[in-house]
Amino acid sequence: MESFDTSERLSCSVEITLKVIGGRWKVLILRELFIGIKRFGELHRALHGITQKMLTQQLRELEQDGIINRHVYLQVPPKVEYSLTELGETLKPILDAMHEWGLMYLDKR
Amino acid sequence: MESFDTSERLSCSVEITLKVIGGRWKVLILRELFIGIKRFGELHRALHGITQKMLTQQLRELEQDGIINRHVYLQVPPKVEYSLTELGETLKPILDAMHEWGLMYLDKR
DNA sequence: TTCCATAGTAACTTTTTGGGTACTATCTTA
DNA sequence: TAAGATAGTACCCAAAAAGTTACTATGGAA
Repeated sequence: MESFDTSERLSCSVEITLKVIGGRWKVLILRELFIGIKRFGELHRALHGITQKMLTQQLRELEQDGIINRHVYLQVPPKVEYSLTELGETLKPILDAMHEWGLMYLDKR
Repeated sequence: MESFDTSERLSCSVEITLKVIGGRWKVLILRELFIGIKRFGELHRALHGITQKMLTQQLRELEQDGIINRHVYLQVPPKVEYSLTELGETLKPILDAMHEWGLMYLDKR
């Protein structure tokens, strides 16, 4: 039983993951993108209550963290598609586990 | 391949998990408690930089969420021990997965 | 009789995060 | 020639999270 070790460095790696998926909207955005490629407007409509500013901001952060791709079509009106990178796909087991745990937690309380 | 479903409710369960383990100090506190039972002062010394107020606050939240136990010994000077509950122990796979992912992420960038 | 140790609390300030409103560019369609 | 659609940006404000400093109680040891 190693894993989730005691050293400072290792503990920080949990925090890194938390930083990448944390925040008000990121897991919701990721959920949409796990379904498939989405345009900006589709995401905007899917995430009830998010403002354009917040959506843009969260998408930029996910892009900078290498979790999603941003594909701009040079046309008017603009068309921008977002999708998961390979790295982004690797978050699935974690999000699944968190999903399961959340359900179990709700059930127990 | 179900899991990490698309419905609003299910997505929220990921957010619930995030709420329980999120924040500046909780995963660090949990790491210490996965090692074993710890007194308040031990946690305070182990978590470099945390203030007493923040430690108390985070411990109270974890306790209210059913993740940790607080055992008060009626003696002076006071002695209070913190430990994981059964529910708290079930977070291990998630924290392990986040730990692994964080390491992999650091490696790839 | 004063000091020390432990596990806190109270009141306040700073930092971070999130949100609201208004505005932009450009091609197409009516 | 004016309106509509898309994917944003700029600027400002509110709320939440985190941090700082000072303070408390109590029994035992020096």
